[in-house]
Amino acid sequence: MKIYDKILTKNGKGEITSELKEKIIETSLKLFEKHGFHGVTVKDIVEACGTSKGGFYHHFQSKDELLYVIHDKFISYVLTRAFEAKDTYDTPTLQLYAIIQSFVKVFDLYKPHISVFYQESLYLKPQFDHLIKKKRDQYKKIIFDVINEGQQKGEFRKELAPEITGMSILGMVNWTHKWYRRDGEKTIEEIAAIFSDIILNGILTDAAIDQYQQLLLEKPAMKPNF
Amino acid sequence: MKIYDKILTKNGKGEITSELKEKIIETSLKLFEKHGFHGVTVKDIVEACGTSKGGFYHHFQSKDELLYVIHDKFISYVLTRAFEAKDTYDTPTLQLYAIIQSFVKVFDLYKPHISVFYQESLYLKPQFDHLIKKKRDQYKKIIFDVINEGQQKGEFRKELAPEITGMSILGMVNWTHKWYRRDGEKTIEEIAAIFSDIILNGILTDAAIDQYQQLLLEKPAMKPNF
DNA sequence: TGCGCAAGACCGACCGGTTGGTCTGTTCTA
DNA sequence: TAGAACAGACCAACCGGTCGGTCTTGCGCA
Repeated sequence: MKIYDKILTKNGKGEITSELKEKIIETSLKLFEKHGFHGVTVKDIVEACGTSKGGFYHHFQSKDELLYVIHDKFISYVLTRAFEAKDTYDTPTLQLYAIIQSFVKVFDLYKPHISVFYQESLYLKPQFDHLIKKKRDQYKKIIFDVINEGQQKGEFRKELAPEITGMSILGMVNWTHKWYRRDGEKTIEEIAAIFSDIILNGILTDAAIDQYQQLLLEKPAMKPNF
Repeated sequence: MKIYDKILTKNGKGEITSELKEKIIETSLKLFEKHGFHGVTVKDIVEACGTSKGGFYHHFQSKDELLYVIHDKFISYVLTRAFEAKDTYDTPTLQLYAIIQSFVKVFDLYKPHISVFYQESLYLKPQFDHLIKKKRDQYKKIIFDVINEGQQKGEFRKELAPEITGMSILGMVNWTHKWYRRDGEKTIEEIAAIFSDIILNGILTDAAIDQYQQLLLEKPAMKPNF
């Protein structure tokens, strides 16, 4: 006989939620990541949770709402960190550096969310899609703004179109969800450092590279010809 | 009364195929890109083609095989171009440059294929998945090989881990399918030029940057302090 | 040139399994 | 004891795939 978990608890954002609801989210996350939204049935989810259809539909209007909740969790987090970065630092280079650092690190924290996010966003119903799209656009805007400001202040090379540069950064980092493993060879910090290094070397002016030397990887002493 | 198209024709690779089969592929491509593999039924496809279930299953074993054909078309193309790049040029920098150029340009030619590829690869049945995975791994290997060779020859900075560098290039370029429009502000050649510039500036040694100056974007005369 | 015919191309009604979602009833908590 | 939390049998719609049949084409043969 199952003893029901009825204790109300609080999630990361201070919202009141139930243990079962959290468990459904976490369990479905793993299933979605592996088999995709349409490769997992509600039956699969409730069985993996040890609950029932009734339990599921008590907490979620529909399977689609569950997908929305998963999307929202990650995007809300990453957006908050980007706002923080803009507030904390006052030069575009430092802001961009901080954004990249937090953006990469988020893959360590929310990798399953992110995988589902990019794999299944096509299947979000319009009502939910609008909400997510808004936050995603906000995030892109922050990056574009930082790049524009950097070019105006002479820290970033003006010959690089800001929108394309922005998308190249988003692409490089976003793609991480396709290959990053927590138990892989490199830590998330090492990966973040390499990404930052490539991008900053790629888009900073010569003067700015000198100025922000400490953000870049150490250059090993160059041996003459080997 | 419908007049049947029975004329056999040849596709790009010289294979004999029928007009209906090509039409099914093209039509389903657009539908998949918009609504996803599971958002489109076989009924939707055959109605959009003006054919029937019978017509569809005469040309394809299953809906899954159709997905495979779409995947294979793009990946085969991009792989061929990468082999060509390795054969044609003899320094890692030029090889990497050529690979990036052809890799980016492919998005202009096969954007719907690529979108479906990255959106739906999770749903490929094992039998088809193995075939695709092989080609994808080959492509990654080419890029990693070029980077390793570039570091050994002193053209690429040794402090950047080759696997992470490779994935950053793949990510930056692959992400293009999420935002590129043929009627957008930048042409695919301009996008390719910017990507190449950021990456080469990001990973080449100072000596190599001087040597391969012509591959990079013109630096506008730097005004002293504005 | 015309005829007969086999085989490929295509049609579409139908089937069986699946799936998201419902509904009534039961158990737990405040 | 009210109402929230949950159980689980049930259902209607859907969807990939089948199958017997029809139409068209190309070819051997006279």
